[in-house]
Amino acid sequence: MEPNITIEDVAKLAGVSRATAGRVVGGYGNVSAKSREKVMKAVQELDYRPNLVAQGLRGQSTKTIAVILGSIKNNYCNKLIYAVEKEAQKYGYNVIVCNTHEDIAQEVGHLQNMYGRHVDGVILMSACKSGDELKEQHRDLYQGKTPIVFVDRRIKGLDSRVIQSNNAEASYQAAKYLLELGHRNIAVLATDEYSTVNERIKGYKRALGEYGIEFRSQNLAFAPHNDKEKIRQVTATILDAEERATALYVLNNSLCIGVLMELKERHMSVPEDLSLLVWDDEELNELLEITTVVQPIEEIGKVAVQDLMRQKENIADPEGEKREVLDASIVFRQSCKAYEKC
Amino acid sequence: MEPNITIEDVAKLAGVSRATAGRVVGGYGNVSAKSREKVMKAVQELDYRPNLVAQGLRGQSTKTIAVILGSIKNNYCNKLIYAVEKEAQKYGYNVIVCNTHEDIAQEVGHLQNMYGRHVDGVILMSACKSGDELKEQHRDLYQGKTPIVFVDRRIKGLDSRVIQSNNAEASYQAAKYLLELGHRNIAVLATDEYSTVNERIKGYKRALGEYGIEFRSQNLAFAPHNDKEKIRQVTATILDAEERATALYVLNNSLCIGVLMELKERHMSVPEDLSLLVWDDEELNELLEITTVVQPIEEIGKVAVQDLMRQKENIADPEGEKREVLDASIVFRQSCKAYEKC
DNA sequence: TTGAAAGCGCTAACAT
DNA sequence: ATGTTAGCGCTTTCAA
Repeated sequence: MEPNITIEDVAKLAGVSRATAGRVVGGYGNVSAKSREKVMKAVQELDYRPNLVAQGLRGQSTKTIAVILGSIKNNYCNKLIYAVEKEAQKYGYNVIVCNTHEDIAQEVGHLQNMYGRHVDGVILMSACKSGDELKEQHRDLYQGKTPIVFVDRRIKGLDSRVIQSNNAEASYQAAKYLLELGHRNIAVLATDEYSTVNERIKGYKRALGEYGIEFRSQNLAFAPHNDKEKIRQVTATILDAEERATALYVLNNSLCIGVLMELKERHMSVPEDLSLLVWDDEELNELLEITTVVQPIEEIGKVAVQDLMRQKENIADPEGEKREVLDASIVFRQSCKAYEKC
Repeated sequence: MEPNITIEDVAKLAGVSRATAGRVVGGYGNVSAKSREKVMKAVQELDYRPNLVAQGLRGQSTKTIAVILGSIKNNYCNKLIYAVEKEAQKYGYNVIVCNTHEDIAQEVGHLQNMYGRHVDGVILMSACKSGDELKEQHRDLYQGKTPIVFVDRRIKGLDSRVIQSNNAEASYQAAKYLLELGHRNIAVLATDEYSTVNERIKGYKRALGEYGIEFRSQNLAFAPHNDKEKIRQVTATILDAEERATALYVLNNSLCIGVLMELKERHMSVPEDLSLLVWDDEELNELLEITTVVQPIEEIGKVAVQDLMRQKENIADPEGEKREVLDASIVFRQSCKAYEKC
């Protein structure tokens, strides 16, 4: 196993000191044209590449960003990783991905580990449910000296920067659309209570209120995102309700497939037997022409990275608050039908 | 900005030397019970966490694995990342994800960068097309001292360890299934030519051969995986052929949605108007009851990590070759119908 | 402009 | 059992 080529080797071959070689390679300080040339040649010849670990130890930056999220397999997370990697690349950063499996203990472990790695920033889609209070002993993990950006989910008791869609407003618009179509009995299906889901529910309630309709708790059901059987059961309960809803508003795409399977088994058609409106786009939605609230996920990932860069450079960001909330939009397709009262 | 807590601080507080503190924290060497206790207490008190960058520089390992692949957003890659992260976690490793966008130049750049980071291993789903010859100047990137495992795609001119499905055999089985159903005119749709696709085509041809059917080149079409319009066009060409195929065999799931959209526009039903068989499972396939060749992706990711660990530890692996190829299986659903000759 | 040398935080060889 | 010290490869003062 041949040893690694270091700046020392380059210096030797070029006939200069380590410092001078380093200056050329690193592109800092002053070097004479002659030295520069000799060093460049040596670099070429040896195919020298700086050791980023040593740079990381010595310097201020490891050129690394951590993305910590609930489930890599989830479509939303997936697109987020894609966007983050792409944007980080532009700044010469690499991305470490950590999966919490929606478990806070694991999230805490990852955070500690990432700080041990001295990552330059953390992008966190926290597993904290909206009820969870931040434990005091963990506060510095969520609010320390390492730049951190929260994506999507807000943590109670922490007023950090959160990049997310305008959940409440977009949800209000979506619900209003259903109401305008004449629906008065709109069931809502959501995953466990995260802050985003709560905001979407708020938007839904506001729309109801505007139409003078009282919110009925039996019209709000929760299901875990990774349990298809349970999703179907919950869907079944909704469909079997005394006064069956005429529209189903699904707040998380991961629930969609379970809903569709239950509908299929019952030979129910969309939108003939039930209007359907879903959050987050997937290819499936396009194929089945499901009206969808589309979040600007890739934009969220991009902005998150940019935000970290800004925090790192300590650049003031007066526009920051404006960029915190990005607009989701509704793609109207064929899954919602006007409902005529009898 | 308070300075980081180092082993020095721990040593001081515990009233021992750095070395002793290190021994306790690192869990190596001999320490007296009394010292151990003092150090442990200091660690607790200071909430000390070792600097992994320094460990990486000093030691043999950065506890990092790189996954380099064509497209994070792709469902297959996505599951692979999931599996790799999960398995790496077990060994205390973290995962850096790099996206090549199926571009060799970027792949090369990522490899160089990852070696600069001194990752302990690389899992590579190469962007090399099956025609591409490995450039000699890049050989050491693909076959250097850092453990590397190829997933799925083989690189011409390189006899490294490749973890993949039994593409040829599973494809043979799939084609045979269609032939047994009576289909004699089976169109194949695939993405650009990667080694996996080639092997699947081989399996298809072998099945044809067994049934005494000659392969017709117009029954083999290629489409790029990320261009829905193009996929639809190519599908259209297949459907508009003089003697229209009675079955369509799609070798990559990413093409599936385009095919389905084209079928939908034509009001063609599966399997009534066309039998459909697809590689790689997605939720969509289950919902639409599409018969599918399912690859053990998560197993592939897991085995890839284990292989890296073995390479790193230099553990002989007599069973290795057996584990190189993992069995894909066919999930029979409702998308293939017996074809009766007139 | 250049070189010598310190030091980032850790581990491990060596000495006590 | 414990402490001293060198050194991983780099950047960055400080002198020359």
